[in-house]
Amino acid sequence: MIAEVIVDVAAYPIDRPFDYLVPASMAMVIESGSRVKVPFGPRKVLGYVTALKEESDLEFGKLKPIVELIDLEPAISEELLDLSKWLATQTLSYEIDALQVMLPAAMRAKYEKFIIVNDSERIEDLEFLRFLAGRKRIPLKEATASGVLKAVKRYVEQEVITVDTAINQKTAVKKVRMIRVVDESSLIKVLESIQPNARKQVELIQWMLGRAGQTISAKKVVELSGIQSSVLKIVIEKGAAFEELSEVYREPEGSTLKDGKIPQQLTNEQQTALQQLTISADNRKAETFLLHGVTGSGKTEVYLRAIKHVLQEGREAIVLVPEIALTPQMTARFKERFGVLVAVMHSGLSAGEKYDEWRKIRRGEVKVVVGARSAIFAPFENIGIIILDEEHESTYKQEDTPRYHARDVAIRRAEYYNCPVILGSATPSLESYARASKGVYSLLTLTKRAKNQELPAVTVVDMREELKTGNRSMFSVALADAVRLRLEKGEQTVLFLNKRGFSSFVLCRDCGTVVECPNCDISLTYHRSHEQLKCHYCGHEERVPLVCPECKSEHIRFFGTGTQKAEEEIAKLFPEARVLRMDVDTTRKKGSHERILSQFSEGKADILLGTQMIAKGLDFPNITLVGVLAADTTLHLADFRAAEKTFQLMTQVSGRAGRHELPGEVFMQTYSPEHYAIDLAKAQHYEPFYNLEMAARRQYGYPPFYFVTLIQFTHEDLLKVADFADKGARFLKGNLSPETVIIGPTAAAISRVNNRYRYQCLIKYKKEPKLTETLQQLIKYYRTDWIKSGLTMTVDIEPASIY
DNA sequence: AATACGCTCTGA
DNA sequence: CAGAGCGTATTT
Repeated sequence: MIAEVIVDVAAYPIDRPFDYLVPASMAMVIESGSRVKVPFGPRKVLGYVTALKEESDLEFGKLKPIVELIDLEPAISEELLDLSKWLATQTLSYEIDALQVMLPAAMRAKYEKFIIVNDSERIEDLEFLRFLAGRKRIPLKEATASGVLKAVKRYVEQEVITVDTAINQKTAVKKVRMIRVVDESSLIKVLESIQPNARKQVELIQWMLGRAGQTISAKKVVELSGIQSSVLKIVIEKGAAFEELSEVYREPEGSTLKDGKIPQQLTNEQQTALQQLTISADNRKAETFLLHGVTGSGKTEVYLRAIKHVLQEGREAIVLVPEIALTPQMTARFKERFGVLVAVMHSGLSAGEKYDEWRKIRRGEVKVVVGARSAIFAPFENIGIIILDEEHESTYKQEDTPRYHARDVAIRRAEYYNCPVILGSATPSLESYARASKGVYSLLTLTKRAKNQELPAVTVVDMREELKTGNRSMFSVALADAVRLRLEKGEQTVLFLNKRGFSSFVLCRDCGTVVECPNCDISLTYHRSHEQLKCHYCGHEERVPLVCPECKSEHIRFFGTGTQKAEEEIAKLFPEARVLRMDVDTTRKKGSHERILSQFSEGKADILLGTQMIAKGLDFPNITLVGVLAADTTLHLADFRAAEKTFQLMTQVSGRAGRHELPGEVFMQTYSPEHYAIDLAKAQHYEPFYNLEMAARRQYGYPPFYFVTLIQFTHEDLLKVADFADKGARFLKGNLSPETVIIGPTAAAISRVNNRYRYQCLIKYKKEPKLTETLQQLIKYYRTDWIKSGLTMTVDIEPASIY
């Protein structure tokens, strides 16, 4: 038997299956999707079996046998294997990347080289013998550290030793030591054999007598009996118990947050939506729904009931949530409803925890997975519904290879399982809403809030007017008054600072110099906590300079308004207020996200100040005021989605206020109050916004009227990158249809990152059947040569942003 | 991507 | 002529 194997080497010429002989011992067990260890050139690598066949086109002598079969059960199902091929073609990525992205990171290979001693008698080098110390298998790392590499090389040539590659998973199955106590009569025998002065041993056996025949973890034995593990070891040697290893799942820290929501009576709108979903699910139709519901309209309740319905039919459910919305509050709601049937996958879990959740899914021990983007690859085999909450979120698009969109994968998997996909949002992406309008997706609408509350009253504050009246603070008079009122009433305030492009930088007031990153073409961000400047692109850090690096002036200070600065201003304006800050700096540690939220929910703070991450999912009854400190920071980005993003963000943030009994109020501070994205977000007027934005997109030829594909080139040398980009663009112009528009090449908005210059090309097309083929050709003709000269080229089909 | 191999250059 | 340093061919 012959196996076609995709090997764990991400390189263009290797991106195809290689044939291997299947040893007879594996023939009965090996399947497509199995992971194997194979020789590849002079080394050994991990590979994925993608097909099995009887004949190879290669001459027999060229075939090598598979060294080892790694999984008894294939890691990748037939469905996912097929999906990976589709994914690789769609996103123009390597098949190996498409395969690996579907598995938890813990299952990726870790390579370690070992020295294997074959014939120790032929070794005469005294230093090397001392290094070996009689061992037969030594990590090569140790040889490098001890400086005996020369001897290693010599003895490898003499075939006295060999160097072999071990392939390990990054994280293994977790096992605990279990103690199985023997039966009573045997225990008594052991007891009799013990010297009476061994008091602790006697005590332990007596404790065991009450638990004869039971299996208890070693940890528990020590804990419950109060006797040290060293004594336990002796008693085991004497025959009082057996030791065995037992597989366990790692327990991610349980959520302490209670959802506390009683599944209320559905509104008529919710009922109608649910009905359409269940009918579609029952009819086994691969139908995509767009569930458009205003903030607080109870979309989650619809999801929960639809899931319940498919679970009753014995099918499974995948729920995708943007990472930042994957709050304890959100997951608690699913856990409360479906209990142990839920697996949660988010970035807060350790690699081992993710691996364990994956195994629970694989083994069918759970039926619902709630997770971020990559959970779309959950290894279920009978999916009944797939849900993408907040479908407009750009986090559903993966930034690096394979650059897939979870929505596309969801629809593809749904076609396989003939099940519905629900795209839910208060502010659908223009792409999805356009598709719903054309009837490609079925539109479901929730226009009313679930408890019939009013939408919050929104006031747009013109910050230019504030400036005219001499108020140079971050807080307008109106917002400051509103905050003060909540403090008096004991109600809570959420203050939102849109961080993007708004973090503080250091500027010289004499010569105007802004301190920039030495490696990237971008200003450094000021971090007060360590008095440091950081580059958010390459990680460069430096101390805040005391004098201007250009003119040596001492008048150099930070500008702009980060959350830290905002916190200081709050302290000045409202000294009595208790403030919680939530941003990347305060949530870096595991569980801090949850801690901040639970403190806020318990009323331990009056004001929650934060970035993007507080815009989603936050749902507390006592929040009656939301303040947006600067609404227009996303508006002026060099991206065609700038207005859409601003509208979405403003609508989401406003939605945090007054979701329960108390009415909500929102203040949006902006320098462009007349902009339609801000004006229409005020009353959550989605449709008028949609119409205006669509007109703009039509006029400038952007999605959803045109598709776009972004090609980026980077090189250390500015002239070379411009030259290569130009060649690439000319190739595209020559091979794509004349209707297709190619913009550029131009320098990217951030023209240098990590000392590499960036150029880009934007392809806009309505219909371009030759696109994939042409891009593949471009890669084929140029990639190998370009890589040699240090150029990288990336292709991003339908990118989330274009800067 | 990682390795081996073969070429040139350097300092004896 | 060993040994580094670098470009190139190869991987089933």
